[in-house]
Amino acid sequence: MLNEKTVSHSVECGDCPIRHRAVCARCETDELERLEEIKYYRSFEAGQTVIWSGDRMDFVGSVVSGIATLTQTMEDGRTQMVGLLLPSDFVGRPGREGSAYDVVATTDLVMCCFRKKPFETMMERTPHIAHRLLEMTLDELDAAREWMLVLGRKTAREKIASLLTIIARRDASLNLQTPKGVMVFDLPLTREAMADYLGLTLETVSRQISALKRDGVIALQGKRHVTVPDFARLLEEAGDDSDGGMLA
Amino acid sequence: MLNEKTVSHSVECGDCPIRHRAVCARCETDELERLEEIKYYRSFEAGQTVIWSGDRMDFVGSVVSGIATLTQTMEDGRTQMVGLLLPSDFVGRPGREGSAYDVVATTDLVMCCFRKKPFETMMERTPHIAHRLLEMTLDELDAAREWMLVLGRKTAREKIASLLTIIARRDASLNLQTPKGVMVFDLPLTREAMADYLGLTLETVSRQISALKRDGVIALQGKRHVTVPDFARLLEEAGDDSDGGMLA
DNA sequence: CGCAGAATTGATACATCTCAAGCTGGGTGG
DNA sequence: CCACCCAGCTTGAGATGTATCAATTCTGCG
Repeated sequence: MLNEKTVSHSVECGDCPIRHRAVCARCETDELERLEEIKYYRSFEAGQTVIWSGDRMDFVGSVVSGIATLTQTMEDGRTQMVGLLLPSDFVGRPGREGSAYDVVATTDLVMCCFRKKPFETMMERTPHIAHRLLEMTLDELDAAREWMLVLGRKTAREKIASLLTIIARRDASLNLQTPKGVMVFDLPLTREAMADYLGLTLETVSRQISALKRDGVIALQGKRHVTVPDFARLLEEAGDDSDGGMLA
Repeated sequence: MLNEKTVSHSVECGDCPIRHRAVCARCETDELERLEEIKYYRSFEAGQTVIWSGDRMDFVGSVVSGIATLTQTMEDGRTQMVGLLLPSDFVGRPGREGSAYDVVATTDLVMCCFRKKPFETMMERTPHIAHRLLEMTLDELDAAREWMLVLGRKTAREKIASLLTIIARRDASLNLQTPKGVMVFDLPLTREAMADYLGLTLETVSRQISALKRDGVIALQGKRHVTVPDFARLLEEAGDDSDGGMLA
């Protein structure tokens, strides 16, 4: 409980690693200055819960570094991940009191936060922020719908391949590269977290990863470090059409 | 059911049945007047495709009456419904050229449309519209995430019960009633459409509906007309907690 | 070293899919 | 007016993919 920190020293927005992708991406210099005044940083350690579902949530914010997950849990303990939050992703909903999901840091995590009220006020006065938030929300909705296809209609093997595809893509885009050919990245999730994401059991996840390895679709160094010798082959295994479905 | 044609001429926004829930819900009188100038109605017959995935989409709009579905299809024909569009729901994405999904009218359908360009311009000048669209998109995102839990973790029987729950709730809200006790409504979807929504086969849908009927959770008059003798019992079967999970 | 959490692997159970046959009800044409 | 037709639906029997239960085996770390 004592390992969550509010970092008081300020980082210039101009130097921020998520400056061009986060909710502030469209802001002008003067707008950034006003955001600087109300922002603050919070850090969480891997495994820590950021917010519990139903808890009052008095802030919103962006993931600066690290990874967090959104999950829903049924009374009997079945859980489903419904969001994977990577750097620049936004957490929280303006105009809502409580959190609808559990938010958990799966790696060490740094967030750039705003108290909800001042942020809402700022949003009303700053169309750049509201507009960017709408754009990001629409992107998330598309991602959620893509994921519904994975959950509803894909086989276990395709589900694993789909998840690897997504992680590989996000990793490439952080490095400003186009996903193709040989790709190398780390899995940011445990087998259990992957299972929660994919609607599988962790045993099935493990078996399918072994199968993909056996078939040469991926290679593993340790449990987490993945090499994809041929990205197109992985896409095939995921059942995606080759273009990846990204529309302007 | 012979009333679908009556909308071919212009309807005053003030008298519009979705006036208080659609993307225009927050607009002032003068803003509505400007919307009136650029709006037009389109009607579709049951079964007709409104837009194909990937097609250029030069309009956005709201469902006025009837029901439409958003679906994704894989190359081998597997399909997953990713959205169920009811009156007041918004179709299309400002700032995007093509449609990411197939949109199909499952009943006779009337839509209130705007050419995309004028709508985007209007949106920039009218925070009420942008704000309402953000709110609606966030609601849809929540619904999509709720559906991910259904797809990923619920049994076939729970999936059916969950879908019936949703339809019953919506039906009640149209009649301004609280969902509880005895409820009666019509299924707006075929067994196959229900299967596409739930990530099941139509045979499994049929079997589970029969099972729920056998167990007295529901009663059927014909194939489509449903009576729920005890809504709380249905909620139990859906695996939902009793409050229904709606947060302010 | 040895422990604990994470991951793998195996054997079996079971839910859902698949393939196949038959039913039902509303519309149509002879 | 009836017989037929056909899409939508139901039901059955068997196949199959994933879950479940249960051992091990890794791996990092105190």
